[in-house]
Amino acid sequence: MTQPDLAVSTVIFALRGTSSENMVLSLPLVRRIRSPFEGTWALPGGPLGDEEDLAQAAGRNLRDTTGLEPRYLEQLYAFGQPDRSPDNRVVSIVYWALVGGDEFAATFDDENVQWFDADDLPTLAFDHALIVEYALWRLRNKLEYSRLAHGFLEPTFTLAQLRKVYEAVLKRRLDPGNFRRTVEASGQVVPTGERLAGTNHRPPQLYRFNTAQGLIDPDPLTIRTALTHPGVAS
Amino acid sequence: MTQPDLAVSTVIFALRGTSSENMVLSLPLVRRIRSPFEGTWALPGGPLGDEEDLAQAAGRNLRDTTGLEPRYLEQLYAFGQPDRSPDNRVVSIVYWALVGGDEFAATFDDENVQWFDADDLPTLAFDHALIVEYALWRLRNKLEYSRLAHGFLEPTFTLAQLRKVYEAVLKRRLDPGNFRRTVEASGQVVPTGERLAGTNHRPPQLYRFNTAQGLIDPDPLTIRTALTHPGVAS
DNA sequence: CAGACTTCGTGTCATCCTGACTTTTACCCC
DNA sequence: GGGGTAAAAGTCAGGATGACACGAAGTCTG
Repeated sequence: MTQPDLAVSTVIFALRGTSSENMVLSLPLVRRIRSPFEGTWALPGGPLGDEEDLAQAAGRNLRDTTGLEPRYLEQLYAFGQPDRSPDNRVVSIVYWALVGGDEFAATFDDENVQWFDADDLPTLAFDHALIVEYALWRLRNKLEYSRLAHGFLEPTFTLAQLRKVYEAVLKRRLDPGNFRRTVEASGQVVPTGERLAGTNHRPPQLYRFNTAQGLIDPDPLTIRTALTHPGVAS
Repeated sequence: MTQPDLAVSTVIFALRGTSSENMVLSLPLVRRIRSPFEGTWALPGGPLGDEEDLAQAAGRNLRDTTGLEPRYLEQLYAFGQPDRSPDNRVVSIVYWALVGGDEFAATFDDENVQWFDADDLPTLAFDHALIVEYALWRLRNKLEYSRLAHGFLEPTFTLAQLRKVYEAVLKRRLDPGNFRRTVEASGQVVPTGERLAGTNHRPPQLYRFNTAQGLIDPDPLTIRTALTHPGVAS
């Protein structure tokens, strides 16, 4: 039996939009510059380094190819169908990541790296369309039951901002009152005591994520290095 | 960068016990016959064949090393810490499987394959203790919200048998009446019309799994659209 | 065959959770 | 000071869940 090639790829999510209104879930793709699928859009990825674990490899490949810094990183699935690459056999261990909405500028100014709306993707290389579909399902599912919009927001935020993140990802309107009730009851979020100024109405309370409370459905290994809060993040 | 070795291993679960009473969650382990960790118990596993996909490799390795036939098989996680093996670097793609409680006889009559209680495991090779712990967490978690005891039972079964499976896995007593109500309402199970004879009391209705209804949280390769799940808050 | 015994299966009720909706509060702007 | 706006709190009905009671349908025993 010949040893297959091993690759580590990542589906990166961010919210693009005009300042917390009309936000769209988006992801960066890279154009392949070699055969097979030369010229086709694909997920960022690369090989596994000798001294890296899988999550480190995912983060490094992500940074190297897009210039982005992940705020949340989690393993998605290992894909290994024999025919998923026409040439060598490749087993891809795929991660998914969240980056902040302000990170678009950080993306390499390169025509070979572009952002696409999650609902309007181009034709993708290999089985990457299936992978993205599954990552989207996982993101929405996790947001539903973990009650945490990991990594999309700044260190402090209002509940309205948090709600709009949920609405953009889930593509569904949420009742502000009920949202407040469930999120506050969950304990995932704590008020900072400060208020957001500069609005033309009653200034809302600012909140931050409750770092004391662990995540639901954790990875078996602690990937919490990338999870430390956006403000303190490496 | 040198290509790491790729292995496919499986955590196999079954319920052992005196005929649906006093059941214990158990798993078979194999004794390693070569270095490293020679003589230590480990998860069954092996290499990936040239023409196999990952799930096929997991099933084949499982059969080859234990003689068991899985009734349910799902990918668990890919483990790739650089130091998880003292010699070559090994990336393990781990599956978890369920086999029926009548399969113990099928296990190879080999002192190098033995069943252990999930609560009373020996020292395991590599990081397999961590892997088993995570697989246990996943099994219990999945049983909680999918309300489906995949693969532990015969094709037809009574609701009391199904409930005892849940009780053994979750290590918690469940109310028979409430269990009946929720399971019947879920539509995961349908009555066959026949009854179980040979009891010393009122003969219970037999049921079978509703194959028409898909699984929750499917693998990406069997993903179905139109999955509905409960919302955060509306 | 009568009655005890066992588990199956159904029913009831209080409580909690959720979604839909209303009301009050606090600020900005003119 | 009044109107506009969104924050924040409150109200209410319906559905799901847990605790528990009770009748139903068999076997077993004297």
